[in-house]
Amino acid sequence: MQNDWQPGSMPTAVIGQIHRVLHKLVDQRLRAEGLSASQIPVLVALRDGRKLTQKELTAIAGVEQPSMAQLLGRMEKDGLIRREPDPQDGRKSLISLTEQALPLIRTGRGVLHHIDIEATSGLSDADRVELLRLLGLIAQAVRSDMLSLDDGDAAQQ
Amino acid sequence: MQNDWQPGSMPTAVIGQIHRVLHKLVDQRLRAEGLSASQIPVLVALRDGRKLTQKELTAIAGVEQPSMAQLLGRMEKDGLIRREPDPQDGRKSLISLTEQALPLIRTGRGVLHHIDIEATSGLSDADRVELLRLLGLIAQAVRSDMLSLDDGDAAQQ
DNA sequence: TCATATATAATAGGCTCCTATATTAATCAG
DNA sequence: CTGATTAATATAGGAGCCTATTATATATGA
Repeated sequence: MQNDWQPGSMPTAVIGQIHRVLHKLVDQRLRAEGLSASQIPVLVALRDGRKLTQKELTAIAGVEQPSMAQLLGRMEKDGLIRREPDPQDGRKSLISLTEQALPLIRTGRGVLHHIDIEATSGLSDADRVELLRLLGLIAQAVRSDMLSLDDGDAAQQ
Repeated sequence: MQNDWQPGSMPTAVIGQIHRVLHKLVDQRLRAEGLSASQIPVLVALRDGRKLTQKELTAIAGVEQPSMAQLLGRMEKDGLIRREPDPQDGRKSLISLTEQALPLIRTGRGVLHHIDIEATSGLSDADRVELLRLLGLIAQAVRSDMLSLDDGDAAQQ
């Protein structure tokens, strides 16, 4: 009974499947350039010599604080970013890009943009707009689901 | 220049964002039942006393072989599955569910179905159909991108 | 002022995925 | 029948995400 297990008809399952294939493709292309997908938001956020705290980068990337701490640890080890203590507040450190990281911003954005074009090559302009609208509705519903479970911590975002 | 960094207008980026929030929500709900998201396809595939090889489960779940090996290792440790040598072929082992895992199939499917309903609560039936069509187009494009890079190994799927 | 509360970051530990490589069993060629 | 190839699984190691906890610095309040 209940043999109607068809993940192909569940939008959330399909999104997960596409995400995995997409992520694999993105990682392959970025790895060839010495980058990884999670680094791109950090590189972009720190463009033009910007100095941000870990907390700010955490919010931008939309991950939890320890995830960002680990990512920054790897990026520092790879010589992509630098941390300096904030003279105003001893708890913070200000994060900025190294010279080495500068050319990678364009590269990374280019790869992502290119893959986005490829992935949506079968869609018309109207299709793209419609897709973004539908995904937006789902994002909204899921976010409100999450908030109703949280202890108010995320309610500030 | 090129300050038009708007991940919100890139379908692939939006899919990634939704996936992460969705995955977090699914994991929270499943963890309360002693389950995790990656286990569901395995539980469902092994329903009704089915015995499958690791390779078959790998294809069903759509992950790489070492990922499935690790998952099965954890599930075996947790007493959810059992491995027995295939008498026909010494390389294979046949995997099946334990008694303990049986009631979890319904639970897991229920959680996923419930979240899918919640996530798409803002969509009309027509919206859902349209969303699946658009996601299908993307899946197709991405898959063909992947295949053109592979060494023919995945061409059999 | 001093104790408590809050904010930021680091650490510990686990899951899920990946690539690359090793192991073992079966098959196939000569 | 034996050596080479193929097939199934296991192992090693790393990225990236999470929750939970700890360490440290700042702010707050009696």
